[in-house]
Amino acid sequence: MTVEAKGRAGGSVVARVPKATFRAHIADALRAAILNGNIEPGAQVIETALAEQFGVSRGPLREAMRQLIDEGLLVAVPYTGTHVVDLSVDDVREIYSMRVTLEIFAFEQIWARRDQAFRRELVARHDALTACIDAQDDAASIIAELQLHGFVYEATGHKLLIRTWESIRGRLQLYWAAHHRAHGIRGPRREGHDRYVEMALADDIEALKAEIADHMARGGRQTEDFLRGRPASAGTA
Amino acid sequence: MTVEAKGRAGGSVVARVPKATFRAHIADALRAAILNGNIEPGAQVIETALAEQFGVSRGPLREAMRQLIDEGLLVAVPYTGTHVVDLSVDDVREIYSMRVTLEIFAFEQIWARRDQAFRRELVARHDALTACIDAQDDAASIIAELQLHGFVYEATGHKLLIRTWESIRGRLQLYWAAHHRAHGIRGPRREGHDRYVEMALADDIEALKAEIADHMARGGRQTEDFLRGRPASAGTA
DNA sequence: CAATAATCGATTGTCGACAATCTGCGCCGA
DNA sequence: TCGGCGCAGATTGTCGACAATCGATTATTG
Repeated sequence: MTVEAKGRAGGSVVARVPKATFRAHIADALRAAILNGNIEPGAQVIETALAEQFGVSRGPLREAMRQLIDEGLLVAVPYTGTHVVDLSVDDVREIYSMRVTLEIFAFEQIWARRDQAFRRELVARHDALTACIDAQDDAASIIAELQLHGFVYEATGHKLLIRTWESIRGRLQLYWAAHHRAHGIRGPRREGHDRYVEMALADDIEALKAEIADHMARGGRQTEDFLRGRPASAGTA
Repeated sequence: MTVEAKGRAGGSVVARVPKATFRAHIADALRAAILNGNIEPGAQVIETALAEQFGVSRGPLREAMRQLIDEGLLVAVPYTGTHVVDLSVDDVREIYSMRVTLEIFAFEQIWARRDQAFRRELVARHDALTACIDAQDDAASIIAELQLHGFVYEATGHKLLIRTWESIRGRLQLYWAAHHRAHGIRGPRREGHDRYVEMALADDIEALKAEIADHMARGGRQTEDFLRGRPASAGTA
């Protein structure tokens, strides 16, 4: 049993996880570390160091890193190094413009299904987000907002759309989290989401399109200011 | 340092000998083998066999396979096996519905740029496609059609959109190629693309939206008939 | 002193062997 | 005969060591 977990004094938050595959667990842990800011945007990620830290060999670790590269969270240069992605202003602008298109498409799909349970669930997610905002818990608010929007995509049942959202979500979360840490206060606001959900429940597709576009424009503007003038240092994938 | 991915020229005659990294070279070769039908949809892909066939160890081969899994061309089950994806009717339907949304978004981006060179290039790609169709070269027609639509995405300069298109293109090509081999005749038709390009040049966004939707609906209907009743055997990722 | 070549450390790429897991088949007992 | 059990083959998962490449630093030379 060479898979015996090594001593690992300290922490030991995770006892053992050999059940599924190391690749999956490491990918989750590494993704969390990046999104939590434990590894800063632009920082280099060294295979040997991480492998030792996780207590595994470089094989599974490399495959986990490949996955994060495909998710757009890491950028690798052969024989040279791998860095956490550092989003540029254009990258953020692209993410927001893409979200407008995808989210409107999502609502078209949802409405075509006439799924009534969707309304209840949407309200529930919105309530959860509102609670986090009122509690001024910015970190939880970011998660709640991602889950609110994520639910919209999930509700479509459109696997390809969900897959596409997931390929964007990580970068969006990375940006929000970095922005929050750098600016201190921020976190999602109430007003925008109140209108967003109101329109979503109103079946007025044109109004919702306008609201989504405005919702994104506000978020995009708010965030671009922070990034402007700070050139990306580690490629923008 | 802006990370430039390795240029992947569409042409294939330039036999870039494997001295970049095996991973990239193998990923290209394996992808080509799948799209050419040398490996059938649903067929199992065995690491050891492929590694020997390519003359490399399993390490680089596994990473190449991981990449194709992320592209949606392979489906893996831990400790059990990896198969070429076998698209279901729903999968194809999703691809086409997604293309409607993405391609309309692409034209909105292009028009916002007022790029005049775009028109000339679009016509050039359309002429190339028409030539392939008139020559009744179905295989070349499929490539030409992919390049026509691909150019639309490229012309947006929207990296995230291009990335998304590339994540779909492989599966679309896989389906088209498999469909063509199974049905013999088919290949793209002239009429649809003539109208498509005509509308694209007309600056009439509403007409183009309708045309794209109709274009996709025709393609989707044409292809669904073939797949209907044939259950996917290897997961639909 | 400047420009170029050689060298060294760091990091990733690759390999071959071993371990863990799944699947199908044969065996045994009720 | 039938159903559960275990064994063997096949396939993927993991490991540790070695080789190739890159970047920067230093030595060399005009």
